[in-house]
Amino acid sequence: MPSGPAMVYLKKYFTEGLIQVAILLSLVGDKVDVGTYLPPWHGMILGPTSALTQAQLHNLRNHLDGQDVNPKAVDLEGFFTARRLLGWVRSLDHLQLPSSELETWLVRREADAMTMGTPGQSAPLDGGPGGLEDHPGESLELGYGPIRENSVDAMVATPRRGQEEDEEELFKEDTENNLLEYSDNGYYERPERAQEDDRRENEELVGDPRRESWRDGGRNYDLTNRELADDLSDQFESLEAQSSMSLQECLQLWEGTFSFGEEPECPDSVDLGLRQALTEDPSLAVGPLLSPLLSREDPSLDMEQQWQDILAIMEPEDMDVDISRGDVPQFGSTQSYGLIDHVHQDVSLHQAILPENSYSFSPSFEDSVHLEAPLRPSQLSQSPSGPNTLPLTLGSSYLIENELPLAVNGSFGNPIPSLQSSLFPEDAVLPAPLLEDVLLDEISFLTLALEEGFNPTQASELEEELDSDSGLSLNFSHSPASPTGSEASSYSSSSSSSSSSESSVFSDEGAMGYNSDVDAILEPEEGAVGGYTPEVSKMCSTSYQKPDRFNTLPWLEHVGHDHTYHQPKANSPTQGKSLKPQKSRYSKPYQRDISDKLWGRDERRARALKIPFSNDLIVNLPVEEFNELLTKHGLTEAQLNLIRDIRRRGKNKMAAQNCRRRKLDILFGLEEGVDGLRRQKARLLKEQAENLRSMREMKHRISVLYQEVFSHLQDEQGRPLPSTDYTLQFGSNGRVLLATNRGSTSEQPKAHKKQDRKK
DNA sequence: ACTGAATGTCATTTG
DNA sequence: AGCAAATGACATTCA
Repeated sequence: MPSGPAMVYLKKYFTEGLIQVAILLSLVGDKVDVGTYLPPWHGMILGPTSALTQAQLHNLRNHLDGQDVNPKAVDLEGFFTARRLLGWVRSLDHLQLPSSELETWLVRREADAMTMGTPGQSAPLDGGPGGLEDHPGESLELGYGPIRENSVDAMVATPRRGQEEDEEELFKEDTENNLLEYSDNGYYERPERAQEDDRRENEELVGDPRRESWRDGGRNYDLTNRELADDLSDQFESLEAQSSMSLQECLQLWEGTFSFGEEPECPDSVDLGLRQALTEDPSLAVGPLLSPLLSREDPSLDMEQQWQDILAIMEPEDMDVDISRGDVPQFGSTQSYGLIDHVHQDVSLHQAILPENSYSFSPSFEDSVHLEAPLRPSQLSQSPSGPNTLPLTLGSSYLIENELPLAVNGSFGNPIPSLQSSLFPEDAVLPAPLLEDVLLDEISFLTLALEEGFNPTQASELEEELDSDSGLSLNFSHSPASPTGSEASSYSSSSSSSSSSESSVFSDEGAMGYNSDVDAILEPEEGAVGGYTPEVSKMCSTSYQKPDRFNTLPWLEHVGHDHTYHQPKANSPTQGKSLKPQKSRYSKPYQRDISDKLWGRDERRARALKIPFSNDLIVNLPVEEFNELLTKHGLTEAQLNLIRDIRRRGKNKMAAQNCRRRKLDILFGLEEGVDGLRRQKARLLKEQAENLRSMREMKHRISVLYQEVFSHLQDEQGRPLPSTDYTLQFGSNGRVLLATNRGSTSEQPKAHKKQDRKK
């Protein structure tokens, strides 16, 4: 199989190498402002260069194995090659790419790819014939159009007609050539039939997202990432919505702790300068703590964000691994955790909008820390939050109730019951539509980990563990673009001949099977062929003219097995369809008893009834020709019945194979979905862990601040006030009031004793 | 002899 | 209505 994956890699190697050289050469000049070069780059990267190399490779391949290159595969490769190259270019961080422009460009390419994909979204990536033939002119407008067009030209036109005069004529004829190629290589019905098949497949794809996600590796991951991002952004939108509440709640709680009256509005400035202190005091301020969340202005974050986006688009297959492991180029000091960063920055975006002195406790913080530990199954059903929500059990309850008081009490020896109880009510429930009950165990584990000092690295390990322990992951997570994936996808993809290695395999089989059939037919004295007639020969000349017809027959891959119709399936692909058994079948008919049991029943019956056609012919002939065949040969009723049965069974056999393969596809797709969901879950858990840690830190700082404030308070005699007896409350006009806390349970402040201005 | 996977076949449904 | 494909269910084969 010289045209298999090895050739693909070789081709990629050449393509990328040449293009990289071209890029570097273009960069050697004084211009580093790539932005102005972007459109030319576009053309250069995706267009002629690619086409040139593809053409060379085409010739090379022709030299090597004489196989015709499948232009669709080229298209696919070119597409991904362009993406890789773009990523490579972007990785040259000294090049100040105008990211907005590049983003726009990429987005447009994506959008174009999507629109181009219709009716079959997979068309661009599948490189189906529709993409080659249907709208050749439009490809100029597409992001990857040049690949398509030029590579096709190069692949098809260059070897055949090197110099054509008129360009339009050229393309027209190229298109025809393209069609002719199909015809030459394959079945004469191919153009319409293939298109119909592709159309049908595209319809399938549109209708069946699983298939799309399964077949279309890159797009699938895009989809997955997009969905993940959507999910996450949805979640965080809801969090935002609640976060606002939480913000208010938090402030109210805070104020309720410090003030007598109800002060719905947040004081902008506090006499004591607490809020200022919160943000300015480096030792006390929550500001630095919040800064990762609040600072959206950090350009590095933007850069990183763009990187995430681009990588999500360009290197989907690597994303899961690389980004989450921090292999992504880091432009900022902020550590990246893949998609989490998107979310993270979404959150920061949101929080950056909030007033600076609004200490927003996201509901996931707020609520999670309220939760009482171990959640029993009965609680699930009792959950008031409905089927979509789930009360989460998080270790933060422990964290809050134990650790924070520990900090407060231990460090300062002054418990702050009101603060504690106000900040951490215990009846809240975290709506978690995304996290299912199956997460509970892992959440508990995470809780444990948090209490033990969880860190992102461990979270990554958790993620990996979650990924690896799935037992479902198999190789499939990498499969859509991998050779192993073609095994399962061959049902669908091979009908559009997108797998070069497979097509070569099957072409061999097809040629072999065909030859054997022809041998059978052309050797009248052999086998059970009693009535070789010119009609049959003619029939063969139309439908079976070319051995390569099997290349493009959608059902060939199954028929490929069918060429062993009379053979045991145990034969390996290399030897199983070799010439010998087939030859022996016909050239040594009297060894039939030896190999008789190896033949199919229908084969034997056909021989018994002296059916003058091969079973392959019977099965694979088009309807019209089949009917013609039946009528023109004066067959007996028994023969006719048997032939019809053979045809029916043969068709059904292939249909069954298709059906089973399709089932496998679906299964694999589901596995992949499960895998993706697991990753998503792990990421969410990781993010939750980080959030909890931030929350814990903030609360710690708040308590420290509270104690700091108290330490500056004195009574009339200048004695320090015990924090157990007094409570700080915010009054109107930014005043901070000190309330006695007699009876300790009563929150109702009795008198404001003193007003203190601090700092 | 038993078992499970792969494959073939039939009946029926679906498009 | 007729046909081919798809599919569920069962049978067969084989390691």
